[in-house]
Amino acid sequence: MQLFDSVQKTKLPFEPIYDGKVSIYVCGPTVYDDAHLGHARASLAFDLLSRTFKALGFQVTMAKNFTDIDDKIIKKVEESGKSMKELTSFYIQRYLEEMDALGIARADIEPKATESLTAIEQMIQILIDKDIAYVTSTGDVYFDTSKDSAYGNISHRVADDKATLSRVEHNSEKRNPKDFALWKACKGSDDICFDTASTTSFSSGRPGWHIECSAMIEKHFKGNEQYTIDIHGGGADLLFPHHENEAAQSRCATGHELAKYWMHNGFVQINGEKMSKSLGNSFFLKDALKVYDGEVLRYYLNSVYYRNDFNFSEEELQTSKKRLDKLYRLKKRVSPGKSSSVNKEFKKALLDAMSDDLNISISLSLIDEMIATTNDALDANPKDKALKKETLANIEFIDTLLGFGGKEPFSYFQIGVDENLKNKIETLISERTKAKKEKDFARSDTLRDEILELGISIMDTADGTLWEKA
RNA sequence: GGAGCCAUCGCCAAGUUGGUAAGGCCGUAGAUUGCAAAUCUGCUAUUCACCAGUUCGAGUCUGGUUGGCUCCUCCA
Repeated sequence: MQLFDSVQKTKLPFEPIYDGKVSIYVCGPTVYDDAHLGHARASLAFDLLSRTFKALGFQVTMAKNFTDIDDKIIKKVEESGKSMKELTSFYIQRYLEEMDALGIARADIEPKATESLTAIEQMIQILIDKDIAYVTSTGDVYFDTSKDSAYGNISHRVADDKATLSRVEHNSEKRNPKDFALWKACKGSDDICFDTASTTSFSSGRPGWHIECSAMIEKHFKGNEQYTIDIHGGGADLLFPHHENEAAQSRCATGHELAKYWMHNGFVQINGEKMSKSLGNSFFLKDALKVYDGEVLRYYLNSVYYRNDFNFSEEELQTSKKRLDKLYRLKKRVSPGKSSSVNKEFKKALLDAMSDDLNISISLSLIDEMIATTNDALDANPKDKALKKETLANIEFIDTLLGFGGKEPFSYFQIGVDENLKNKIETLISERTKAKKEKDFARSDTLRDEILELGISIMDTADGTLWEKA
């Protein structure tokens, strides 16, 4: 397995901390709003990573956190009048359901910041005890970046310039401009506040954003002398400052590096611009799923190398659907039946492609070639049972590795068609078949037009007339 | 202002020890079909934003130009 490491900025052969095992931690969402396509892409990328490792025989432990305490959440709590718990559990639930619809396997560990406070407090206390963090007069705790000589190693950022400094929040008590909050003390009665005054040397309040990941990783994973986890992932925007700060906290608190490899996925863009809440151009997953099938969305969002930016377009999504359709048409052609075993060369080629830093483009082209070759062979010999069984096995392997192609093919082409419409279509088709038998082609063509108007396309085969949602 | 990434056929997109351009969509010619659809076959970039350089040889390395994006502020 070769992975592109964002820190070393090069592809590296993957060597796990423990033989045969991989530990992955991915930064999950802050749960104060609906997930958009960008969240989906990040989830999808690491789902692909996890599936590839599993297919290669690794034992994978994947963690994805939920940031369920943060300024934006507090703001939303104040606006909505709901409790924080109500609000965050609503969005967590919805997030999980939407990711399910995209065929993303649930993480093995889904830690929440509010459930990790002890670990967070302990890590902050360690940093204070080591004189790496300091408490301000208001009770906030800051990380002193000047105490970490390795600070900057992750993002390779050098000294701050004036323009940068002017953008950073003003706090005269900060010792260095780049110092960041580990803990924010309660300021007013409305603030959501965790009682830590009795157990720590800092006042009650709530954790800063960066500390939760470091603390949760330490809590849930046991690494070796050098590293805590194998892979830390997230969106490209998290590289700095989030991951830089995480790395600094962990390094200083534990004495070893947080992660051996760092992976970052590219953005989903709309009209060439990053999709983000501040730009107001978010395409929410809940809306996308109303219009498109989750499997098609998955195929589409995963069809490009995860590190590249991804410009969303409806036309390209339709192209992806056509490509996926071809796989299902082949599946329909070789169904029903039992699968035998996957073609060894095909399997190896797919694994090789995915082992090259998840080269999905090569994988998809291999699948297209397999489809063409199989269709060709089936044209020459329609009753090749062995080939049909092997093809079924190949498609099962695709589903396991890449997460699509697993549906029953006839139902795949009828997604969104209700019983009523189905009966209507079948009635029209049988009338048309009758007309065809009587060679009344004028009538059969009229009936076909009627069916087309229902948004259904039909195809005559040796086994009768089949139909699909157009 | 500082830092980084990217630029390959009409569209999407592979191509990291430099060796002579994957795949998909679209288009097009044919096979098949009552006609379609689906499927199959053929065709579809002497060329990789531009300029200069290194080299026997560069999309792939170096320098520059132009254009786009991102991070430095919450963000996947």
